[in-house]
Amino acid sequence: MSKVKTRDRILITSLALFNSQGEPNVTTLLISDELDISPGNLYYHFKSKGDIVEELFTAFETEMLDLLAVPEDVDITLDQQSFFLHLLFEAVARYRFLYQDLVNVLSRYERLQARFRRVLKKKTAAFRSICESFRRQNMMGIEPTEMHSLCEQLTLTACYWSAFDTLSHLDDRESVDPGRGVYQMMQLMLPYFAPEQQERAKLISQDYL
Amino acid sequence: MSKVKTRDRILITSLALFNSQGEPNVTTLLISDELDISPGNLYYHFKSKGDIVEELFTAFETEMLDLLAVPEDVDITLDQQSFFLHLLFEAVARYRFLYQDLVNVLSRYERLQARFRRVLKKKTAAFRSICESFRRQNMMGIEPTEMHSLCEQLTLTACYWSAFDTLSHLDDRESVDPGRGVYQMMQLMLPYFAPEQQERAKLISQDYL
DNA sequence: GTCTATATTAGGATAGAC
DNA sequence: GTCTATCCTAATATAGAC
Repeated sequence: MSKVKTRDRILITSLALFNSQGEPNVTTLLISDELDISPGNLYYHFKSKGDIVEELFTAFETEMLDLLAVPEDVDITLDQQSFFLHLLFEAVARYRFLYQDLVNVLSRYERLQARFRRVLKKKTAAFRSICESFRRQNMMGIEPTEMHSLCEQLTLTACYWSAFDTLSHLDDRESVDPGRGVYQMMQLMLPYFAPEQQERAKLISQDYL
Repeated sequence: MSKVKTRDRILITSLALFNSQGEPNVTTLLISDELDISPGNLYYHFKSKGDIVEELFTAFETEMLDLLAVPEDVDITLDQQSFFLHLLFEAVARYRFLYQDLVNVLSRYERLQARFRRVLKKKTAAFRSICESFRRQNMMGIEPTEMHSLCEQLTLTACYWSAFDTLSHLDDRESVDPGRGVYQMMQLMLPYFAPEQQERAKLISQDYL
């Protein structure tokens, strides 16, 4: 018999269902069904479906802000950067239900809007820190306006890559491979690297294909 | 008194509401309310809400496929290309409700999935044609793998830019400025242009800011 | 073509027994 | 903590009069 508390099982199963079916398509009945508990029981643990969503969001937020706390004045290596991207894409994939129907979800759970945007800002800021670091190390030659545009592009891609990728095979929505995403992110930065770094970066990005 | 047929008014109003509120949040009652007609009347013209969505999708599809029919073996100029991007972003903006909750919408109207993916493929193909043309004219130096990656990136950006942009100001969902999107697309291609074209492209992209 | 009224259903949520 | 039964509401859709 499982030692995991029902409350946690609800969270885990909800997350899995949200990710695979899309949050709007998952009813409280489906969740309780999947867990073989009664709908009443579910509502004993959470007073609404929105509460489940919010709690999952909080977990997402915590993970993200933790991951995105990129130190400002540290020299970042290419390897550290690709590892960071890897972790980032994994985290996004784990909570991809948020991204898949972002506008919808945020419009129904209004309290999440500001919080999500905060995460987004941190994301862009993290990319900027990384690029700045590369520039300080003369690994990257890039104008301020280009950098702004690049960081926005990186943020956009970090958000939507997996959803976009899923579109190509909407049939099996269970698995998401973060690799292609990391590769794509590296490709975005590639043109701005100095020649030697560019070669290194190319090699690293190959590993993610 | 308006000469426009009720059926068309329903389509126009639905599109506007879908875009501003998100398709899932728009009920048939809201649509008929907005038009000052009865819900029964709405159902006289369309046998379901899904039918409205499908008909709007068909219009979107027609516009898109028409726009994306980029000739393969023609020399494309930078100006033509930016104009193309402009039209593309306008078309996407006009039907942005599709993109805002893509996964959700496609999962509820399954018949649209294949059709949407077809449009997506055409989009990528169009970008490839353009890049190929630039390469033939020696305006662009780019490896096949880079080009593949770039075209995917362009497709992703064309899809999600406006949704992403909206996130920054979720308050007023009425207006969407296609300019920033075109600019961002140009920035993506910029690094691959030959020096002279790069300068030209920079100037052109400035106009879109 | 348009209306009013109503049926149908589904999803979120509560009450009260065990 | 868990269950069963039930309520409430909102949304889709239909019927039938005008």
